Amino acid sequence: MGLHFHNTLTRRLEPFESVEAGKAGVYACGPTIYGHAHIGNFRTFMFYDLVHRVLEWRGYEVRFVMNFTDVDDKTIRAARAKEMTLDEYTAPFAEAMLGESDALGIRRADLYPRATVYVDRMIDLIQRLLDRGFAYATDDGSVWYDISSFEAYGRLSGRDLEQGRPGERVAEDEYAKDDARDFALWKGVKREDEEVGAAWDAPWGRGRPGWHIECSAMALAEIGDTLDLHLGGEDLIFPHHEDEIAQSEGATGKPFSRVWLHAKHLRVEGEKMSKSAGNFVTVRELLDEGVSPAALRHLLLSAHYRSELNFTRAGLQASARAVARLLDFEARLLSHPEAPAIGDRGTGSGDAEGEAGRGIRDAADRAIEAFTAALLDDLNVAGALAALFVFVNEANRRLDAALGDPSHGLPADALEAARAALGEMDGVLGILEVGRRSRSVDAELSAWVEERIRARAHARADRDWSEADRIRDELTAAGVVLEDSATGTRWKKLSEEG
RNA sequence: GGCGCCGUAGCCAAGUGGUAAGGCAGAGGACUGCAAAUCCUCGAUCGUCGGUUCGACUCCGACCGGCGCCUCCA
Repeated sequence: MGLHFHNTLTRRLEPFESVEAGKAGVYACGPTIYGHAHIGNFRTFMFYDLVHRVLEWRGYEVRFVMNFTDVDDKTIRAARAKEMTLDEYTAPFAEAMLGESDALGIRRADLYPRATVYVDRMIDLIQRLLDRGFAYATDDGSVWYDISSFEAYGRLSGRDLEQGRPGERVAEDEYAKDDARDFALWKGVKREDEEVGAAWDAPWGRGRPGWHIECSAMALAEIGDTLDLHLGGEDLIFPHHEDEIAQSEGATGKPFSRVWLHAKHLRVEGEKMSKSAGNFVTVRELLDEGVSPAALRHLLLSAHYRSELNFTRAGLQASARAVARLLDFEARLLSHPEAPAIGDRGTGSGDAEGEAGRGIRDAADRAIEAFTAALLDDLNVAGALAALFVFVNEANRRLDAALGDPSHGLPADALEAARAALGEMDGVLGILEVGRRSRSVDAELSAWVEERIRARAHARADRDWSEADRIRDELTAAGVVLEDSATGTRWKKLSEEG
């Protein structure tokens, strides 16, 4: 089975077929940079990362674009409050978000367009919509999209226009649009906009772009008339993405995106996250308080993207333990002594090493098979993680068995197969990739630890247990944990996990 | 009111019309000088009630409970 996605547009599982074979143009709705991104934003960004990595893993040449919304009501309001220009105010938040993404191992997009840089494209797009009869201007210099002109309006979100309840919010509507449900393509200038530099000249009057047109303009400009995938949080289905479709297709006459994927929202300790509830968590805060980035990554990845994810401290702790298990396994696999490859010793049938080698290699093959099947099926990460952990267990068992053998070694090619499988799986999950950073040490510490371990080995050889334990305590105090085994002593640096 | 989602062991979380992956936590055991790591053993009949079926947790219905969207919130 090839790669399949649950397309919001059709509400069905569909095989993924990009416009151009082997290539994938992806547009992901990024954050509005008026503050630090919160854990919920990152649940969505982690989902983007999974899509990104899976496509690359499957061999697609990916063009991944994620925008930053830097001009809208919130950024303008916040910039005014600080008496800064829009750019002065928003730029640091974009930088911060990228830094946090890096910490969590989220792959960089190929491009991060910012709305203010694409205003010319937005104006062009609006002009085309006016020319083609999808939009109309009003006296205040605003331009509106006439949703009655776009037949497919409502298809993405599954709503029937006739069943809407026009009128309900008209009273609070300060604009002169024809229909309460028409949305702004361009907002006539206001003094507040000018104060922060959020105003541009357009043929129909000075003003600023509406939110929805920003994404249409950037996506069409940077990917093309038809995207292969458009990603976002579930809250964007309506009206944001519905409006993007209306605008883009109104202007180009072509399908805007083949597939739409939406991530469900995250909850915090079982509650909806909100500032008023006092459970508003930013990744910045979590990282500052020493939470393990790999644990955070594991937790954000642990549930299917179309399921609600509950972010809890207990869950973070559990994820930290799971990550530690993976890191310990990797260290063990890398340090395990090698014996001659199965292929170098004749048939090998009946010999213990050969059998252990075949066992671990078969386990690696089964793991990759199950892992792949899970991810190709609409990104079932939980299933993929299960395949990985089954592999960890099976491989650990083989490694244990090898220790009972005089040579302790496993065939080099079998170990290589196991390492390759682990590497392939983590290339998609990125958990070890991030976790290793927390365990990395400098040469100085490393040399000291190695010296201490040698001293302890001598003490142990002399059966001087109190000295051996004293040295181990010394290392523990430095955050170093030892693991004795028949093949020597491994050590690891513990980070604040959880 | 409209549209839609969810309810699987203490917690997190997959999944299939034929008797339930995985992670964390817990108990016991093996290994270890002691640890650490690892391994082994132990736990759920899948919200409730009906229906369809040879057989349902998986299909249908009702109900109970939780939740999302319905104009700018990932």
